[in-house]
Amino acid sequence: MARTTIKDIARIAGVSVTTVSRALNDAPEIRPETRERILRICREQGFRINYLARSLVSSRTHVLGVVLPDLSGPFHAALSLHLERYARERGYQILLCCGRPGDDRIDDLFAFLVSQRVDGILLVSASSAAQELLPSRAQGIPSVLLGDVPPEASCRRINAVSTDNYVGGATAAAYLHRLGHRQVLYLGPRRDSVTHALRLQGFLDTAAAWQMEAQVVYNDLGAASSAANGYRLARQMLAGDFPQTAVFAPSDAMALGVLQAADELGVSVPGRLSLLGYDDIEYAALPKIRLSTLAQPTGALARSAVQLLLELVEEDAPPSYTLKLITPRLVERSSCRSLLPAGR
Amino acid sequence: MARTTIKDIARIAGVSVTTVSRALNDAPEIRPETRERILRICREQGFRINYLARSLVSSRTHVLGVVLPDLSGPFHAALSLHLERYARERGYQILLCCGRPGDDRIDDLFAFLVSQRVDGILLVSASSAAQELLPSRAQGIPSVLLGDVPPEASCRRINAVSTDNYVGGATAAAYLHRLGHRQVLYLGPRRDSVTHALRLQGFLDTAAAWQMEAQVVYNDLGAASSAANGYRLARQMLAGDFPQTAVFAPSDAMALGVLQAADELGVSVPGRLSLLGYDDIEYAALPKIRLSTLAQPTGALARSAVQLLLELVEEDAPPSYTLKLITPRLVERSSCRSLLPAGR
DNA sequence: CTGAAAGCGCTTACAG
DNA sequence: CTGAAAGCGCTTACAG
Repeated sequence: MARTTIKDIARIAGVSVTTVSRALNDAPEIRPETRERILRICREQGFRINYLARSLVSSRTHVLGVVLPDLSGPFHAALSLHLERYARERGYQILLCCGRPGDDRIDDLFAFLVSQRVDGILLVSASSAAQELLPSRAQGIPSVLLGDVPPEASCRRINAVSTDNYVGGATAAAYLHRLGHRQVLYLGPRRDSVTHALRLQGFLDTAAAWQMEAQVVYNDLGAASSAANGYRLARQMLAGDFPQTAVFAPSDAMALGVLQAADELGVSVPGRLSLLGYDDIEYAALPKIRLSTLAQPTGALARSAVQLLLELVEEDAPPSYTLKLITPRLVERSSCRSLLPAGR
Repeated sequence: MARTTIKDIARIAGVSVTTVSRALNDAPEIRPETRERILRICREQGFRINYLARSLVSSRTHVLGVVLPDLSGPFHAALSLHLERYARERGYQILLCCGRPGDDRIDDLFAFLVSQRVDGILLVSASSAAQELLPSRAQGIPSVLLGDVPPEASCRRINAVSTDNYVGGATAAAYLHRLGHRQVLYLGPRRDSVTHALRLQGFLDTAAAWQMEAQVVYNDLGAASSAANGYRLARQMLAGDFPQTAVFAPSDAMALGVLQAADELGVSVPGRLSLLGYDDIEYAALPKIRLSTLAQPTGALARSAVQLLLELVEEDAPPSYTLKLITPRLVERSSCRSLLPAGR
């Protein structure tokens, strides 16, 4: 049973397909009564315009491709939720795909998005491979990176929205210093992550400025800053003796994994070890968890990214590049303890 | 800068567009050398076939519409992750939309999916409104409900995949009885939810069979079984005196909210109150949380749903209806305590 | 204000 | 094995 087309509607209404098309598109050159009559017939017939055909001629799909490493993490889940909302508010639909720069599947993924004729691409990535991927693979489709960019001059010809990771790392170190910690550990940055590198730099610069001793344990286990990887890393670190009194983790999920390992090994948090996360996912606020963390404003990030991408899609301004940095916010809960004498 | 089309490729290769189309579609009637040569040219030119045009003529988009109430809950997030994976394995893409039966936006949403010409629709819903929505609004598009269905004879003409919620509720009651609980509370079922009604029935039937006293507090706060709603409900319940020694919640998220309220009110879990969730979300396993729960196998649910939907899409078998029920599994952790004397 | 005609980028009988 | 032609369901100058 074939679907009703505008041809059917035209026949029933006794007008041409041109006129039906005009009614459907709120064109100004149509008599209001004609339009109403046609729209009524469309309703009666259960007619639904075929977006494939419309997009084929208008060469606009009103679909935005969103590529992110995975959906399982709560940070990415929250982000995609907001992206969908802001896109919809502007009349666009999201086509969600999972893939990460550096992966073999990523090329096919971009080819797929091109074949779908998406109007724009949003790449959510912390990887250093993202910078090269975006201009080369986006193949003339407007695209925005949702993630941090190296501070070099060669990396500024890109459109990106990110939290300010250098400031995030610096804030973490300053906060731990303020609580009296002098030996600190950055547990779990990935080597291929621009985001983590910038946080690390901010963390180390600030620690050095305050004469703290900072150690780094890289995450070479796999691509994700997941609870599982945080757990494994922490099991190794916390099994023996360790001088640090505080741990800074690159994600709350990872911090939760650290918490689990500490729990199993009898290392009290925050008694023996203070723990500071990143992201402020929903579950960081859970009772008995109460993780202190640096909040990434997912809503603001999503809104800025959609906003920037749609500027590129809808306007034909002269070529320009925008880098928007949003400052993370410290959320104090109970997983970091002050080492200073009580009377201050 | 217009994109390369098969016409361009045909001109460069010195063949007709028909031949290019055949090369692209692995048609058998083409000489292998010709095909290789054309594909090479496609690669060189960075040609990407336009799915809009292809779908317009083939009337198959290889896109599946997935409608779910929201993405913020971890259960739905996990589910959509698996749906995407299984669909991709079968060569289909997911178009993810948020909406719930009973909402005003749901009609527009279905109209949108029809306009997108999706090959099939997957509706994730616990609502009793879903049964009527699916056959009437799916408008000739194959569709599957991911959620439970009332046991009436009139509700069997639908394709659905679900966990067996009656058995889930019964298992919960039986487990609490086994631990020695005699006064139990089912906190938070929604009145419009088939899922919750079936769980409740299983819970009450079993409780009655074991002569337990079971009370029910409905969630009239809003549509979601979220942590926030669980918290609000529990604040009211746990503030005064209450005779129950165990609470069964319709979702882990909700149970986590209950936990938070209990924590604030000084009600020890599981000391004073045992707590049993549903879903087995990732964060139920967190240290210090360790929520006992009934696991819904999201992977199996997703796989069955995609499998069933694609049967309807790809085969033209005689009309048939399938209802697949998957049995939930009890996961014992530390949030439920035995009231029985230790020596058994 | 309305319509006939061309065209968007493909696929698919049909003829050779 | 290859190609000319019709057509998928729309939009958009262009002419009236």
